[in-house]
Amino acid sequence: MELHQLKCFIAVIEEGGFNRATTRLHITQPALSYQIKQLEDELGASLFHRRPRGISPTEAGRVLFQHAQDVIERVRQARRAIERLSKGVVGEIRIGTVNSVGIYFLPPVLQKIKEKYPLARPTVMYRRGGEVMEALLSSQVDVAVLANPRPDRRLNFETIIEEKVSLVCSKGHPFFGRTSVQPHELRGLPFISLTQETPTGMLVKDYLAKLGVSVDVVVSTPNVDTVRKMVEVGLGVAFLPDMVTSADVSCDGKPIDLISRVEVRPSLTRKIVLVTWKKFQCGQVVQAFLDELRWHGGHWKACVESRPRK
Amino acid sequence: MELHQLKCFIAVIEEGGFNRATTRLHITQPALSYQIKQLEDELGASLFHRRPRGISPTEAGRVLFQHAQDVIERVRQARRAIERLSKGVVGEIRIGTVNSVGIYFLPPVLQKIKEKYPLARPTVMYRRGGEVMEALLSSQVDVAVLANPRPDRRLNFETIIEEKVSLVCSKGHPFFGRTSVQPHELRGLPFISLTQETPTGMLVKDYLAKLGVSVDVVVSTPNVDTVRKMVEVGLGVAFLPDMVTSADVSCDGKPIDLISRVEVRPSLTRKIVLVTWKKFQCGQVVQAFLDELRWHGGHWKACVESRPRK
DNA sequence: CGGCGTCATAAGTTTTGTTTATGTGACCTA
DNA sequence: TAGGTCACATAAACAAAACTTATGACGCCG
Repeated sequence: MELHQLKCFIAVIEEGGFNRATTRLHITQPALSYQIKQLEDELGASLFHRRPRGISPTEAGRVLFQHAQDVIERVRQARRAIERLSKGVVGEIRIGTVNSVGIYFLPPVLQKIKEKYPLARPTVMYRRGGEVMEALLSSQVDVAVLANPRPDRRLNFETIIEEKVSLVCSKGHPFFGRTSVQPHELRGLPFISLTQETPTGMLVKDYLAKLGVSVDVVVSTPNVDTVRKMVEVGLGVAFLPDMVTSADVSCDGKPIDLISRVEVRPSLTRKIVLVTWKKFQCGQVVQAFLDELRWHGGHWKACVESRPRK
Repeated sequence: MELHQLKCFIAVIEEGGFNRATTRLHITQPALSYQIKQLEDELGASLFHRRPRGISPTEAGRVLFQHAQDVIERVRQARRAIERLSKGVVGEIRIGTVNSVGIYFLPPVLQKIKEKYPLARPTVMYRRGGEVMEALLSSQVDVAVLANPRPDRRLNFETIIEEKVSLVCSKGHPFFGRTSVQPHELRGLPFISLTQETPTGMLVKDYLAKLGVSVDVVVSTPNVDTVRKMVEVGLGVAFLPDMVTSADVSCDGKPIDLISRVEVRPSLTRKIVLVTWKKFQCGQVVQAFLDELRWHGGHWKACVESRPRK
């Protein structure tokens, strides 16, 4: 059974005869007879009573007619769905990212996209960096936005933001108010750290190791907001991406101007990187998302620095 | 877009690659590539990301996958529906008939069919004889059961029953108790007649005309039950098919042993005829109905005579 | 009875689909 | 970094459809 056969069949019924159907189908009558015969042979039932004054459908014909119309309609719907995709009116955007980026950077980007493409359907997968990479490689997501991702020959890396990871302390801390501290001053201090599974946690650990500074890790958590809170209450100092300490409010809604950034030399930075497959082909909507992502990335630094923290 | 292309497409997705799909489809890989390319070209969108380690569907591919599965499933359902038809488990029986036959003869036949084929779906169209013929000729019904139908070269006529149309009178009528009356005794009598549109009404009219008897028509109605009732209350005599006066109860549930048949010579008969198209091909269920019809027809006379009315 | 309308059949042609053989590009291993 | 492998693309020859033209069968209708 083939779709063009069903179309032939429908035409014969709707036009009420083989000869009349040929004009609609733009084929000759023997061709049509042949196709209908194919159908009948395959189904093992005749579909039409051949009567002197034209045809009339048998019961099998009537039953098939219902189903055939339905099938053709579904095909039409499939066509339309794909057409709407390529026209960019709808589109899924499957994003993989890590917590900090997902919380502090992505939301405004998605908001912009939603304004421009109301029918866009972004889905965000929050995982640890490695898992997001896996998801990208197995095509569970289309794009990944990661911090300091591990290189991979198959993938394309495009740095969106290069931001500082700064030392932060609470208002009551001895460092408070100082413009900078020396690395050796950190030695042995109570320290709040991101777990090493997070790229930034690892980054900070390597950084301290390279400086030859060992600190007293009093809290270790995978969640940046937890780190921030611990610092707020004065449990220790920490390194946090500027992103986290630049937002007006944290993700739980409380203002976060209770902590202060202090400069340490040499400074520590991390890169927010857009990762896609090499030769990544995508629809209009995803493309628009990428553009939006780049634009926001370019304006990020300015945005952060226009809201300096004491 | 063709069904075999959709099947190819589904296989590629489900098997996770072109090469793997070939084993399921029993075609070679270039053939498969070709078919997928056809689809992609027609839809104007690529359906797969071709990646070094196999493929993954694009968004268009994912969308099409949903729809394609649905389409294939509908086709499968169509196949099954037609299969059930030819296996005789289901089947529509479109019957056209006139009132008297429909009321007094058809019900037990349909009951038997329903017992043997619980999923049979008989639909009965009650019309005047000519209209039923029209319906048969335009294939709105499959079979017609008519009284004395007009011949037609295109159709096949098979007499099922040949029954008497007897003179009937009420219990209080002078004819009551007599075994027979002479035609001339009817002259001028109050008479209930079926309208001439009904085959039996026409039959009776011609019969009386041939006998040279003119009666006093006090009621004319297309409904046999109305005639019966009028006779019951003694408004006049009438000719009614034995069928009508042999049932234990009339269609309104009341017993009808309030009237009596009286013999008139020459006797008047009508034929209940099964009408179908010449070379009528039908499914098992309709065939069973026809057999049942013939069987009941053959046993009708015996049935009627085993319940004689005084 | 002959002309007409409608579908079926036959034979030849064109289009489509398939196979075999080979190419391309990226990964993997040494 | 050369060579093998995997997975899909491409090319050309071939096979199988679908289509067209021409003709036939059958019943209607004047």
